[in-house]
Amino acid sequence: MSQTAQSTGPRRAPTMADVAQRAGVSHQTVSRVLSDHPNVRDTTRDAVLRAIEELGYRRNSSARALVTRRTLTLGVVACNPTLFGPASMLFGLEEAARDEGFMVSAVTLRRYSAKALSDAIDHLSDWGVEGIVVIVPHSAAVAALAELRLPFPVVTVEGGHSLPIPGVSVDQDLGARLVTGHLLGAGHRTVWHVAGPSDWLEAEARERGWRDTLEEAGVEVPPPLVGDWTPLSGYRAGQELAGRVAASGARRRSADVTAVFVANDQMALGVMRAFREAGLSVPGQVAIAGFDDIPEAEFFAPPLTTVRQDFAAVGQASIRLLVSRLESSGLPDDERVVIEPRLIVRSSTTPT
Amino acid sequence: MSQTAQSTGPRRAPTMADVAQRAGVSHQTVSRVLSDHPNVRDTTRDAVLRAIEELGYRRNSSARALVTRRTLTLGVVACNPTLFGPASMLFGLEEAARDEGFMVSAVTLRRYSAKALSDAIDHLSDWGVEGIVVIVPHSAAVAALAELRLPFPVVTVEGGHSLPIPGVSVDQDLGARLVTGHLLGAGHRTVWHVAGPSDWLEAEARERGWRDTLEEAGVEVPPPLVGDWTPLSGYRAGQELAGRVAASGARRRSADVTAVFVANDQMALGVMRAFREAGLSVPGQVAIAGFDDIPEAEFFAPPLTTVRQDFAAVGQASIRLLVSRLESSGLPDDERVVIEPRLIVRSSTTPT
DNA sequence: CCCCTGTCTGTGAACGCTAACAATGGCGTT
DNA sequence: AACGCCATTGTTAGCGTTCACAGACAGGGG
Repeated sequence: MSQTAQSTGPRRAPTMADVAQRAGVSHQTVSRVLSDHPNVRDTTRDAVLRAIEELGYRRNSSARALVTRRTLTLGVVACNPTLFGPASMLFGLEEAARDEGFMVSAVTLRRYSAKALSDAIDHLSDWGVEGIVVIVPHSAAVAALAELRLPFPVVTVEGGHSLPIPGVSVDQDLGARLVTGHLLGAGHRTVWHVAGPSDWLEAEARERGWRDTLEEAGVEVPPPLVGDWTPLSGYRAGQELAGRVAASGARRRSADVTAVFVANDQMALGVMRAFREAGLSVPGQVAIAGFDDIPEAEFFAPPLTTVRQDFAAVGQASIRLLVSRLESSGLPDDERVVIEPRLIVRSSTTPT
Repeated sequence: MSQTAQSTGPRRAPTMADVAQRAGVSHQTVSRVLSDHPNVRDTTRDAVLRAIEELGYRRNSSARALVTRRTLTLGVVACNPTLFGPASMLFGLEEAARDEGFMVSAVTLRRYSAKALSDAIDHLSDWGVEGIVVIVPHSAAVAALAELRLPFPVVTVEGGHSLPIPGVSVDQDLGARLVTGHLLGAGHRTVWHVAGPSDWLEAEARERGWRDTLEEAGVEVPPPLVGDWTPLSGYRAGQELAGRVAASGARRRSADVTAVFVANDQMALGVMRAFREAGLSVPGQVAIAGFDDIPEAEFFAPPLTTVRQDFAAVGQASIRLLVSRLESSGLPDDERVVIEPRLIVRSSTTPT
């Protein structure tokens, strides 16, 4: 008469066998009920469900994963998850994954390095993810990824199109063209650019779109300044640009700084502060546009013209791409989803 | 001579038995090597490690979890993960968890509701998390949580101290006192307040700190306006406040709007825009302070006085709290970690 | 020389589940 | 009345690991 399974103490979580015993069926029938197998008599099903309810039974995911060889878990490697963009993607992605019946585990990188990336991926595969989404938009990262030859599908986000890895991206080039075109259309002789870090693919694409637009319009291409996405770096670039405005003085020249396309909204904010401190009015003397459309952009002083990216759609698309590869292997390695951005015109580029 | 295990085709991932065979030992010895058991001869260990290397063997986490009853996975439920605060916590938390050898799976809630919360928790426990961190700072959420009686430890972040659930929080009350005191100290007769949504614990605590400070100083307590954390709601509140400034006209009264404490930086941005549009100068006519110290705050026009919260520390503390509860059950249910915020004074409250 | 101790290794049995197959019984068909 | 089919249920055998225990072998003290 020692402690038996009957004892009140909730020794451990109930198992399928416990449910089976209580419902007076075999554990296999319980399994069938749980997996919606058609051939179960209604009365039996009810009895099982009642037993499940009464015992508060939950299927053990490890045991299930062991036998089915499916963990139903996806991994995500992300880089600057406190930024609005990556955070939004992560959010959209998680939601999409949940809808598809997957769990997502994220690993964040403080800074990109080949080792940090491979460590992150190791960590994820130790936990048995079925596939991963990599949101690390460094050119080097995607190259490192291609080397790795992982035993599960990988999808990149903003990973560029140069390598045979399926991926989702926003058409950064198009976004940059929209902004630059908008500024040229407003009568500016040329458009200056504050770029992101040169090893970021997005920075590169935005710069390319800007440059191409200028060249196609046959106007002078001023040397781009380079920032690191932070408001501070934008501020520094802004100070330098402000100096040039002053230097050009009254004499108007084709390369005067009258319009600046900044590669993201945070840096644009810094640029605007520098201009303000230099006594330059925006958009009166200089028009400014950003990229991303962070929620704050509309309330900047002045409200910022920018490019809106549908981050949630990016997240969803990446999950779809990944899940399709899970369901049928042998899909093409170069499948791409490109999402179009939208120009949002606000008063930072439209003098009243 | 049909396809045997010897065939070159990588049928499936190598198992411990494969490694054992290759190294000429038993699977148990492989297990011992992998778990750093001391009693393994060096030569044996080397042979095993070599075999592991050659086969590219990785331990199957499901099988391991099944027998050890440890999934080494923690769950997180977060609410507005695109906001800077929650995103930073998630980040710090994930990093801390990884250091402790845990994986973290996050579920995000679009909007809080009791059902959404319990669905999220269901989803996580279906995957066998060992414990969860809940970052849903609604009073209702914490109450709902206390009802749930989950079979694993739960830790709240910004969950308030009214219920017996261990938690981590920033001392919001103190932060609000610091700001309000700072403004009173600068000579303002009183301080107006734009609060967050009333069902958010943080909003409540910030309002309380503000109100108590005013009452202790024996000054008039103006009716607080209420926003929803977004810049737009701050903008609306700002318009209303601007109306009051105008109404008070030249005649100075004790309840004049000369200083506003806004419950977060995003709303403060909106308030500043409204003031700008109303022709009010900040800080010349009205001083404004926010809360959170988002990266952009320093570059607002003007740079915003605010309260900095160490989100990363919050994330880390929550993981420590959770892990300690995993390692030894029966710890007190009312353990709290409180993190002190810091006042960051910038020019939005310091007329030059 | 034996026994005891300690180091190292192997064997068998779980862990909780699903897949494959076997068994049962009812029903319609020949 | 015998047969086959189908719906329903049970039985058995893994999945890949760790745990508990047993065995083998060496060294040291009586």
